[in-house]
Amino acid sequence: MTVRTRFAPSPTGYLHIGGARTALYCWLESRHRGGEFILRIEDTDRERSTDAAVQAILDGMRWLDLGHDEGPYYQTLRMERYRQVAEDLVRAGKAYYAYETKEELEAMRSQQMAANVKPRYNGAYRDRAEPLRDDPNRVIRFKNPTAGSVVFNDKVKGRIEWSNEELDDLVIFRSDGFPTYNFAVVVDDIDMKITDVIRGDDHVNNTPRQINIYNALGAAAPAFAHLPMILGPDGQKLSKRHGAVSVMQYRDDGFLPHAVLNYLVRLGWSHGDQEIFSRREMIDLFDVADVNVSAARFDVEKLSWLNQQYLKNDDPAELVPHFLWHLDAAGYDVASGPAPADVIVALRDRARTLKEMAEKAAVWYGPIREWDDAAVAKHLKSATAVPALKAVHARLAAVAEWNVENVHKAIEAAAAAIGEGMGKVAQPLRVAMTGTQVSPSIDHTVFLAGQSRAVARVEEALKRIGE
RNA sequence: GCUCCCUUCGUCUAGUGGCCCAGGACACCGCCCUCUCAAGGCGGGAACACGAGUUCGAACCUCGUAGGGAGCGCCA
Repeated sequence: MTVRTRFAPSPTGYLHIGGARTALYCWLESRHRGGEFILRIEDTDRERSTDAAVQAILDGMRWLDLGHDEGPYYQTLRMERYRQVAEDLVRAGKAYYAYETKEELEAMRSQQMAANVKPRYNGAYRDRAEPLRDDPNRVIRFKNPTAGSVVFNDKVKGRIEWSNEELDDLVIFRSDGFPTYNFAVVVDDIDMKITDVIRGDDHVNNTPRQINIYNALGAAAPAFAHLPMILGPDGQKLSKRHGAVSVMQYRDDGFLPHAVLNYLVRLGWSHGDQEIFSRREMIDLFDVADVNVSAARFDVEKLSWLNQQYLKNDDPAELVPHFLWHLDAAGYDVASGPAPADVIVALRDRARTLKEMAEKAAVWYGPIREWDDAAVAKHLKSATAVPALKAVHARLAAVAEWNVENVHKAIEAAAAAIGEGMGKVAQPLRVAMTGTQVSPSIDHTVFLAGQSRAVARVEEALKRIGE
């Protein structure tokens, strides 16, 4: 049987980091086992579902490059199917119509809460064989078994047993003609031949009742794997305040999609001491059964470190499109400056994100906007600054082929000419190039400026000193 | 309240009865390298929630306690 997993978000917001990890694990499990990955949009909550959210989820999946083999299916397009299955269940005596008002149910609940018992529907209509009648409160409830227990072997949590006495007759079909979540998922997962349900562990509580529905429908239950949740840095549930932001926010913040994936795959799963995983390795090594049972905190520091690992080790050419996105976002005139790939090489040891890299690249895509007074005072006003700059000016102007090596030689020669070490030339030059005393290695810093701009900036600096 | 789940360095984790007075990674600190800042190299501090039990032997098995989380909807 072909392994089929599915990611089934409800479109009530963007794709957040937790959803992204669930999607990743579903995707990996299907890829690892040579199966298929299905995307399903659970949009039966008409109040909260929006088209914009559907689009946001699709965008997030595309950015992460988690392609699906089927779908997206939309539950709202399957309404007839749910109705039909629910009515079949009533006809088979496995479900029944009930007519309580929401107020009556609410009263029942609060009474039970007050009596310190778990609130459950009392099954008033269960055996009444109430005829079908028009009523604004008419719902269909599932006849949950009253005895025995449901046992399932969760692939991450292990064996879980649930007494049927804890369960009540849940509504499977609402009075407004929409199916409820617990019913629609089961119908969908059966129809879509899902073999492995991988989802957040906030669903373990739903699993026993869903298994009962599978049984009533005469279908075999799939394998279940419930993923622990991702917590914020403070150990609290992820909220908008600290990280439950859209995965697209991570793009905006300068992270590479693969770094995010790598971070996510290691959050709750591991393969020995390995930290870096290529897509291929993830697919080959991942097994949902190896996922950890407990919740993990989200740590941007480690994500940043991983991101820099990719910045440092990936082929710069492959990073260019991502970097261009940030250069554009920063509003630079890219054509006026150095080749982005060269900038990446110069900055990849110094930036953890593409955004940071773009910020540091500003001096090569436009004029120096700000002069650091301390830098000027220390390195431009020093005794050796003027001779150093003059010496390097002549040699830079004379470079025949403008590349990092030749720039380096020119600077070395200038230092030798005035009988000083590299530092005495590099620091004033650095300030002349950037207005600051911090930048990549001096040869790259000068090279990236381009020959005419580099020479002009040395002249500008000399003028600034008053020479 | 009830039911279910969870608990190894600050964080992510390795560990499935002896290889563990617990290993790796991020972060932190120190040293080295050095044209600045990084990156890199080397080194350091830092954890088995607690208590019983089983066993020759327990981070690993059992029970209890404490702490944390989730669910208990005509939301998903």
